[in-house]
Amino acid sequence: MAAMTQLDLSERSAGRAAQLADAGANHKLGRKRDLTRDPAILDAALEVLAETGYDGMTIDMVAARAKAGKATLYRRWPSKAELVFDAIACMKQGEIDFAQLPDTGTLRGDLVAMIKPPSIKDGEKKLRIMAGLVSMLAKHPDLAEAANTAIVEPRAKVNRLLMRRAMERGEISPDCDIETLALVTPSMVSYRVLILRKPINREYLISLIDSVILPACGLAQTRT
Amino acid sequence: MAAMTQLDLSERSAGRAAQLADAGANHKLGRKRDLTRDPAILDAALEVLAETGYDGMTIDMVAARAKAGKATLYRRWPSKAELVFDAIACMKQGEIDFAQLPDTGTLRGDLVAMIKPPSIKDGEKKLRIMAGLVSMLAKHPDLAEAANTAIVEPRAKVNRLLMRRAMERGEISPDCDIETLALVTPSMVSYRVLILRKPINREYLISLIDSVILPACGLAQTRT
DNA sequence: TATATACGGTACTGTTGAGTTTCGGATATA
DNA sequence: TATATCCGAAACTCAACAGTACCGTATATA
Repeated sequence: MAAMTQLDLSERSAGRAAQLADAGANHKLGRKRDLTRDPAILDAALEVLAETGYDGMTIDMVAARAKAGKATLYRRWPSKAELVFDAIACMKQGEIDFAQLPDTGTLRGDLVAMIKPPSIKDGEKKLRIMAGLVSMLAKHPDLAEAANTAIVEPRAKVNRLLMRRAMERGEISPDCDIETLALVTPSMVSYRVLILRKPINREYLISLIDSVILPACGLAQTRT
Repeated sequence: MAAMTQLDLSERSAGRAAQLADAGANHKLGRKRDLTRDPAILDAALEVLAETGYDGMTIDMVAARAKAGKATLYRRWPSKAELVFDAIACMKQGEIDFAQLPDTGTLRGDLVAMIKPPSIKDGEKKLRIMAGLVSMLAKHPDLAEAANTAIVEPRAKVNRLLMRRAMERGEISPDCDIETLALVTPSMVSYRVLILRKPINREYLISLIDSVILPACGLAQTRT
């Protein structure tokens, strides 16, 4: 096979994510596969990915981080590319619980209530992971889609929901372009972290809400 | 020397950008260095960078693209890392001429007048270059600063200037957060190109102006 | 025209890292 | 307890690529 410096998922196998469903079916003799190693390895892959990026990441680094043998990784994934793909696809950390979103009665209250230190920290880690993948997204739509689903879409979804609710109760005009406005914060936060290399903190997020989002929704700035 | 998969600019030399000033001083015998090769090589480096990213880019690719020998590149730059750094630092393509910015009398008119197909195309190429560098910016502040100066800051500067002018003539409120608002378009365009992998066109840019920027400045949406 | 030197091209070296193989030890099943 | 097999570790192969060395040619200067 030719050079594979970059990811090649053109003929991907089922993927670990899909295989998580079928548990047993292996009734021979001897020892079963240790299923507890999978998440440890995938977590290690995400950590290394965040620290070094895809190209800087080596299989040995991931194996060492997970205290696993390199052969163990290759017994489970056919290549580095597939390992990374599954690591992204299986990323469930920091998932937002849509059942208990804030409901303060005002859009500003809801948006501000979404700002929590653990959420910020989780977001920054996800963006560092994304930074290591950006250069590959162009050539691998599969990966781009998985990264979107796991990293960026959840945040946008929350904003869309909170804004739609504000629109339904008449707080903001029905002319507001929710689709676009829901991406303002994710976009500007990504830009700030990935390109400007500046930190994300509560002050910055609040300034985005008060200087951009709310005014764009036709709400006057009501700072405390 | 140890591994250098990634850029190491800890003890960079003067850099080609700084050397552009002194022309002659070489009065020996024989042939002088062919100065016309430099821009060709740097342009080739930018092209390859945009297509493959830093790690995917090889010196042979750049040499072939510039129709130059590999040795010629190493006669001018001590390493791949320095070549890339200078390619970014010397990037002057698509520089905005601040002397003749649009002045239509309204902020919307000025912002819309900035939308031109060549400008869009140039912006997308610059962002593709940026995509290939993102994973390195974290570890190399020098490069991050050069990339900012060459790629993102010029756009933000124009927006700041147009908005400041609108503020001075009383079109928008003095409370507007120009620093933040000037980054809305660059951020959202970057996000759309780098992460969402969607194209930039006139419609999208106008929707950003009408749905986000102008409302956030307190101006009612006045679509045609 | 004569000469020194920069050029493009190619062959080389050394290192890095993906993926494979091997092996002794651990462990769940029988 | 016996055994099949999965584990971690380490040694291995092989290809790619950064960087170097060298060669015949082109060309600007003297």
